[in-house]
Amino acid sequence: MRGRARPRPSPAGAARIRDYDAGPAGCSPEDDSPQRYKGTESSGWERPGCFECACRGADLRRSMSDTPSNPAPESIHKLEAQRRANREAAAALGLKPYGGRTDGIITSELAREVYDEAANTEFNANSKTPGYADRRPVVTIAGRVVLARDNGKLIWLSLRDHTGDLQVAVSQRECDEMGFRLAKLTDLGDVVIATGRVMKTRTGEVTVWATGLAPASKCLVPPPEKHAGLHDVEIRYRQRYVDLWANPETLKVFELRSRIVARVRAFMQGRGYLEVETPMLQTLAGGAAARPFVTHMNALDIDLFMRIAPELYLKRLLVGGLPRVFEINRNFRNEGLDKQHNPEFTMLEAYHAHGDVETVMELTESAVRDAAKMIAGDGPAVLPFGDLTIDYDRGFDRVSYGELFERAYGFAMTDTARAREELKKHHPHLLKNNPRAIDEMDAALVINELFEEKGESQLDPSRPTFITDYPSAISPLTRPKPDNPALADRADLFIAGMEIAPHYTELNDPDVQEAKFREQLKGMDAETSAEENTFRTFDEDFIRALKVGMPPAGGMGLGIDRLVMLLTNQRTIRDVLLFPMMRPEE
RNA sequence: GAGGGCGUAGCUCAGCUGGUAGAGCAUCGGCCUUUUAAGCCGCUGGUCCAGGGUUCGAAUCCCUGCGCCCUCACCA
Repeated sequence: MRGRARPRPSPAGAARIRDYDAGPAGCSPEDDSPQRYKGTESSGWERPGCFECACRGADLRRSMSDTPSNPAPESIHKLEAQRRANREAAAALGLKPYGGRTDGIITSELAREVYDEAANTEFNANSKTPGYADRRPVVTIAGRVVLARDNGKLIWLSLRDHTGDLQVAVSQRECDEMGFRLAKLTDLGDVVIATGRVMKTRTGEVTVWATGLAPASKCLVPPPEKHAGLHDVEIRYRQRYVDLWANPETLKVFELRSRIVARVRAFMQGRGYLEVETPMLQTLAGGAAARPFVTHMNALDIDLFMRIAPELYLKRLLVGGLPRVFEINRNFRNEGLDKQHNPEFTMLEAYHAHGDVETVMELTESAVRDAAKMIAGDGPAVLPFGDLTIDYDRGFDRVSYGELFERAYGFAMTDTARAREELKKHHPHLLKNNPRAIDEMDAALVINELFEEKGESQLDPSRPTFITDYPSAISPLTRPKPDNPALADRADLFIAGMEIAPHYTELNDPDVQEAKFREQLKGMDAETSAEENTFRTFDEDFIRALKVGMPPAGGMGLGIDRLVMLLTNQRTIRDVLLFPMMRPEE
């Protein structure tokens, strides 16, 4: 009996732990022998409570019910039935198939690190000597069984946790009887806890030579093929819980995502920006032109919109006197799905009072470079993205909207007559309903139609580039350039052909802003459906806020999902979202 | 929205111009105390996405539907 129950928050919990600690692989920190290794707080995964508290909540309570009830046998797949039978067999031995709290578990990575060559050599030389004291370290690890080789009286298991795989040997001679019998009943995919000495096999593989093996959870579903892994992208997205353990590189991407977000957040805070949270449920969905999701609030009996951008609220904060603010959170846009778009996506928006477009361009460039450096580690911040190699160290390029236009079409964008002719040539479908449509279109929209067709593709995708000097007419929240009001103080960062971040010198004159809003609404009435117009409402409170006085400001929005795609070399947004939007099953 | 591709055992995938549905891994039974995708022997396993059609005969050809992927279009 190695453990005694420690005081627990709940009596029921204490009883369970006592039961468990009496089990074969039970472990309790109090009886640590000198060479016993416990976890250190070396990474985010090891923070207090992270690993352990997951065992303490309601889920545990639910899973602790000792005799699971089986569904109707005819509805169960044969492979699942066999696994259920193994679970019952383990329960019949007195083991708890769904385990319980276990303290002192360390990662497979750490277990590998504490391997002691000297102690192992000494053991191999002296193990037959009477009174010899084994100095090889004792560890407890937990993980999914991803490989199993049953040699009869010796069973090799590979346990996988979030840090990697580690081999466990369960021998009839040295493991306790319950542990050995459990090993015989273990299916691939089960979560087990192994305790034993860390040694090296003849072939040099670090291995935990088990003295105890305990169940932690049963995998009733046959796991993916052990070598090929899970390839079916649909199952990977729909059942991310399988993907994450069956394909370690998936977990890697999401660990990196978390580190990138944390890094960007720390960078912003380091620059003096205050992180805030503004409403996601809004009575008017403003700050961008996109179709919002509509929902309904019962208590007030009003329709609400999921936000499409936090912009108008963040600007209200500048009015209130907050000098620099940012928010990293979800936006929702009721639009299509593709490799770069998910209906909910994460955006960093930041506003800098008394700054301008240049202020926030520098901010974005530095933040992106900083994150890239973290990913690159010691080397230069040069990262692959598909076939491209992107250098984040060198200064980002700049090219004006007008120059790209000219590069693409061979004439200046000020030649609007020629632009109309060009658009008629390329887009006859625009004339289908109204032969004069293009002649009636606003000149700036004509130019922008053409620009979006071919302008961005003039860029070198491997060079992060700011496109500057957008036309004012397509930038309603942006201040026009003082020396040329037809152009706006706006710059968009493009990397690898993706729009990563727009930057603006924000409009802060309430009268100009109001006029632009009205103009925009007018334009919408002409060519958008009634349904779409329902959400293009005039935000009077925002104008009122500007009347109170907003300092001049620079603002930017950085697409976090796309940044993560770039830095982790994932070609589709779905590979950087844990649970991408999928059509419901059935 | 248009075009293309894919959907076969739990998983990864073959299956040719139409002729009894296959492999590897997993599972199941047997042997094995230093294996490395363990090995050896034996066995199982299918709504070929769904529905309809052509045909003596359909996983295969045709039509419709569903799902996923890709390209394009739409999208401040």
